[in-house]
Amino acid sequence: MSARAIPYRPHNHDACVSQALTDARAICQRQNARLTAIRERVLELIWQSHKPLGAYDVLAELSSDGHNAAPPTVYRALDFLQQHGLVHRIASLNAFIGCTHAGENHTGMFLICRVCGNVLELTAPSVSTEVRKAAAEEGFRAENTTLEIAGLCPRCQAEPDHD
Amino acid sequence: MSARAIPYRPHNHDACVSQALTDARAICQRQNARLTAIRERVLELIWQSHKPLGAYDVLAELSSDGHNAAPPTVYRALDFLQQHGLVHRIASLNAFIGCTHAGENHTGMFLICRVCGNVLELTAPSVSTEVRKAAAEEGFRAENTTLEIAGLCPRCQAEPDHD
DNA sequence: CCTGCAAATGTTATAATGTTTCAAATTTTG
DNA sequence: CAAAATTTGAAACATTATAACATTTGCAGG
Repeated sequence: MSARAIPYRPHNHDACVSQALTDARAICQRQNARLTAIRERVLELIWQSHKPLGAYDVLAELSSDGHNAAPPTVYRALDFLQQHGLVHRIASLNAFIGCTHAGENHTGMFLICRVCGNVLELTAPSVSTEVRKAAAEEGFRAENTTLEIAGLCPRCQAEPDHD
Repeated sequence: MSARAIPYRPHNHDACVSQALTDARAICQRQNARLTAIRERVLELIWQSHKPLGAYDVLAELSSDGHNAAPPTVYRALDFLQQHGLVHRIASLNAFIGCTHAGENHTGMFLICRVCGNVLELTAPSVSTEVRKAAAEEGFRAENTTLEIAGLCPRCQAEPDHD
């Protein structure tokens, strides 16, 4: 499984989603966590988009499933998925995206294209190292890093600006 | 003026605020931007707290001034201040904080203590460099970086956990 | 001075995002 | 099976942010 530049390249996304679900089931089993029907469905919905999905987007999808859920249902599922490293919250977008490094114990770094909205998750050890170093110099104990880069993805750079 | 660990050390915060306002006036003049009464007042309110202030906190302060403002007034002022590099928005907190490097053209990195709520803004060139490098490796043109570290500040590490 | 334009602010309403609370159902465990 | 714990349902509410349009203010040119 290639870990590089996934959303920028054509690929069989259904396979990609079902792989994520399979991985998720394994991870939850290992952690004695219950990937219930709702939680799995929410994870699936999030994975079906490479663009981050807002909680209320998920809610709308559930509704069109016929599942008449209220906001707390979605937020609870999202909390669970985050807790188990299956999705990430993108703070600058108030939205969620499937974790492409689930189970790997990593600090994510997100490249967010402001044009197409696609997001690529990277693991950049050199960045994490520098972040930890900078925090340590201030005597700060870093626990959780939010690192989100907005800009232009390769494809959107290539396109004419207005046409 | 020391740029290091400011909120963690005792200091004359009034002086700190009025310096920030003086700087802001100069910066706006240079940029032909109008630091109007409201904008200046909002900046002052934000500076008076080392902890990030939510838009509605600012609104409440304005109200207790007798200035009966509505949300758009505050959000507009905050947009202006951000645009001119006078405040930063902390995405993970939905809140704003005075920029301690105004006018310096920098990429901020924020150390957010989850206990006391204080925030320290750093400029860490080595981090910026690594971030740019990692983005460039993916062909991504980085425009805007959100880098927020939650954790424990030195003072709150020192304190007993429960007491 | 005044007139007309652009920028800034006021005002009302509403949208979007997220939480609290308590009850009911389900699963797990003894 | 029964008790305990976890998960889900449901309603109300809280917080954060924006849209749309009216009004005022600052300022350049006649």
